[in-house]
Amino acid sequence: MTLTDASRHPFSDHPHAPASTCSAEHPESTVIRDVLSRLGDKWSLLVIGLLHDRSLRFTELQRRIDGISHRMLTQTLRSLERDGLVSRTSYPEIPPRVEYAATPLGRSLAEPVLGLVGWAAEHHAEIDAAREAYDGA
Amino acid sequence: MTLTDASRHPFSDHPHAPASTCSAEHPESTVIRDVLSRLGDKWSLLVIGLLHDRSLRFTELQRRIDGISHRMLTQTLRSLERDGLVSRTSYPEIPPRVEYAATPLGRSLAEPVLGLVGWAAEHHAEIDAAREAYDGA
DNA sequence: CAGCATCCACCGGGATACTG
DNA sequence: CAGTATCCCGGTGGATGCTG
Repeated sequence: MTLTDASRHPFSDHPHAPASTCSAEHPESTVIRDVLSRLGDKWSLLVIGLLHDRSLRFTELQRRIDGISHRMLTQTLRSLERDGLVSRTSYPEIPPRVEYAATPLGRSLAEPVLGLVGWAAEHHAEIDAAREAYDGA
Repeated sequence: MTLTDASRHPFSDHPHAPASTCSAEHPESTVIRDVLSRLGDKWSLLVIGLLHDRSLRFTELQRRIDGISHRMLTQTLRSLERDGLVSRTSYPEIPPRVEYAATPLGRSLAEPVLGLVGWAAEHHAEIDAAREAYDGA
């Protein structure tokens, strides 16, 4: 397949690397794109982050996430719920109240995500410097 | 990892968490979106993955990445180079030869990325199950 | 308050052709 | 072989208005 090589595949020697699927057609590239298309949108990770340690109502979420539109928050929550990362509990009151919380699965996502966030925070400056250097030339 | 403390902001107690910016308006959300917009595109992580342990020429990359267009590979490489994640070395020969390699910075990205890939691989099935359950209802 | 539907602007990215 | 330029389509996501 496309990413395989005679020697060793990047991503394949990691503790978490896909175990049995390595013989498939497009092993890691598929996985990478899967996760990216699932969480790589503009808001999903943000929502996961906010719901990590407390549950929140729709409006509270909207207030906390700067710049998200009503529509996108709904959409994001739907897809997260669909994927089992977030749970939705509606209370039949008036006015309606709906609580959103991260599921265990959703919470387990936090760790790897934090790794990435940490990397970004750590190397943020280097990247910016590289950019300026590049743009200067 | 200490993600369970209910009193603290998600993402703020991580060893890698942005240090001084925690008091700012939207601390982590900015970082998350930064990293996402940088690497969240269709191909960047794939390229980083391939260049992780060896350098490759343009055409080799294209051959290994299934489905990438000539144009997008160029574009992706440019932006990775600009951000200091990939280095470009051209040899003034005929026909031209250009080698791409991951920089130390680029290589340091692999670890957190692998975490995410690992998570995806591990929980892939759960997500699919959740989806089917959701769609069924 | 929560959620759905509609309309629309924008841009990511594919196909292709041309240059050094 | 490596890179740039042009054209164009489709999806993402913002704004807004209507419902329970």
